Amino acid sequence: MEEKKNTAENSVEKKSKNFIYEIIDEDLKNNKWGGKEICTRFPPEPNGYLHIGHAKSICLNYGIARDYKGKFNLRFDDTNPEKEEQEYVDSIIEDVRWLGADFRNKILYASDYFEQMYRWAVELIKKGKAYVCDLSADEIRATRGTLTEPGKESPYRNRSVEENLDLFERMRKGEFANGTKTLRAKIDMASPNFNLRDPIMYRIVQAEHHRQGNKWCIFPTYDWAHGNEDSIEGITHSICTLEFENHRPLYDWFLDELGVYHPQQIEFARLNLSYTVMSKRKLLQLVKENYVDGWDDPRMPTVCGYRRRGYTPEAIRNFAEIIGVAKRDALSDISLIEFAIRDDLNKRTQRAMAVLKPLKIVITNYEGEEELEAVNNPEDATAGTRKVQFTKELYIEQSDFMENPPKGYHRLVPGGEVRLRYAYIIKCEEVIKNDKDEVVELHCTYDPDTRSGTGTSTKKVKGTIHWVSAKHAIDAEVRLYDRLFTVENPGAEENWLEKINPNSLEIIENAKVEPFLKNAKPLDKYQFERNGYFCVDTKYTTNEKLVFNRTVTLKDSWAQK
RNA sequence: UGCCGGGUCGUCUAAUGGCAGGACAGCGGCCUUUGGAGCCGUAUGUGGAGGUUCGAAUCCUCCCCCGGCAGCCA
Repeated sequence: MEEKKNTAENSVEKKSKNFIYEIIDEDLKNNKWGGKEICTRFPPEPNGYLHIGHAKSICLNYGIARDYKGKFNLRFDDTNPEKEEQEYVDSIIEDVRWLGADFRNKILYASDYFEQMYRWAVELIKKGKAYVCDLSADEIRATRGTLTEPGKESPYRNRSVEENLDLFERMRKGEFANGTKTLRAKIDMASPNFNLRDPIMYRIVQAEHHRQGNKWCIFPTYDWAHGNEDSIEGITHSICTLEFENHRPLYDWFLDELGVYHPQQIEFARLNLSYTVMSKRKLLQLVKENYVDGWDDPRMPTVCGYRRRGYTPEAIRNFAEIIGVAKRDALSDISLIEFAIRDDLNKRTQRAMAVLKPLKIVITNYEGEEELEAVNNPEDATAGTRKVQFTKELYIEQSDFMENPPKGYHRLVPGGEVRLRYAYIIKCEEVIKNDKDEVVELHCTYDPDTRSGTGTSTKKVKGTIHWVSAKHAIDAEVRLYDRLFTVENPGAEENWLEKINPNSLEIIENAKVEPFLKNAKPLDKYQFERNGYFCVDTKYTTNEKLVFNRTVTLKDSWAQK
């Protein structure tokens, strides 16, 4: 089999390279990997659903493999049976695939390497570099030292190799209770880096593993397992987030002591997005305590939440490009991802007219019915046109009429004129109110010379509003979303749950939409003109009821004033 | 307090001793049958103090600020 060579000539062309690409270019130039292909990986623990921060990591890792014509692995870091579940494995696979990261349909598991890691642990014991420790969790904590003081050596630190071998084997056999023994690396209890103060390699956990069942009762810790996993898979660049920076010396120590293939770990700053939280623990709490409607609630920053909300993989990938990759802590503004989805949806979505909060109008001088032509997508000529039915009785948006408008209001006012999109210019002749003084209906007249596209009138009006025919429109439920939290960085708040936005979801039960939308399928995306981008909901849409989620509003330079 | 890492427009991110640039957000204008989109224009930034240099965001010194680390989580 021919080996794929990776050399400096393979250095990728990119407008602006992040520091990781710079490192890889340099590695290639120096032939650091001896021609081996670049290999990256995404190593999630299956203990929750993926969020947009994971998406950033996936785009980074997969992007590198793609750009350098290397390999990208999807590997589950399933070393803690107490927190991991098959449900999470399944959702993660679906999300990674949806994002478009190609893992060649090979799903890897750290748990498949347990036997190899066990043998390596035995090797370290034989070298006198690891020992079985009988200290309890509390005792280990108490002897670890503090930021300014060294730790104390375990009384079990100098057991003989034979005794350690025997004890470790019996740990594996299940002879000892949870927490009664650990295998520790023998490094340096006085190291200023806590990770080197005789870190734990194995702990006893009598729990069923989602894939291994009860085969194992000792499980490798992250510190021991992670570098080994990368080594086994021949990863060249082990990219992870900043909090693992202090672990790198340990990861290096293990691999060097073992004398095995040694990947390079590079750390980057995790994504933080304004007005939301990103920690798995917090997201889990929002779900478990029903603050949201599941992991895929459209307000959640999860990948499945964005999907249900109407985001596209393209937009998420582009967002990852926009925010870039660096080492400084950052809080990216929500407007960055909103730009990405608007930019994508603007080019691809079919337009439709939908009246969210209907106000009935009667065109008193119009009789009969006609079909008018509407453009499906002004950004895409190939999208063609469609017919919309025009009749005497229409619905317009309540907000498109004001009795006492502020300065600069371009829409309908008493005695004023406005254009109905793709139809005629109308004039408001009479305002009908109920006994509570609320506007319930408008009587208007239309100007027959002003039909869209005829050019028979030179009349100009400032505003154009959308509408639907009362007789033809169909009902739909529309869900409007706002940011989940009221503060920019809720994760930094002590009582972050109190910062949940009470108005993050508004349900409109009876919006009126164009009849062609009756065939819309879950996840179909539209622009409702002047209202924003909407997507058919996957959870509440039934044969009888259409439910639309608002993905994002249109930019609105009037609403801001 | 010990160790590690980091500070560039409001936000994100470039500039690797040689004009501080881009994107988003903002503002102004043009255009427009979506107050959308598009187009044009515009303001705003190198944490501080010294030093090296013809020249410093970049190199050196000191200071300040922010983040991470004392799980048998990852």
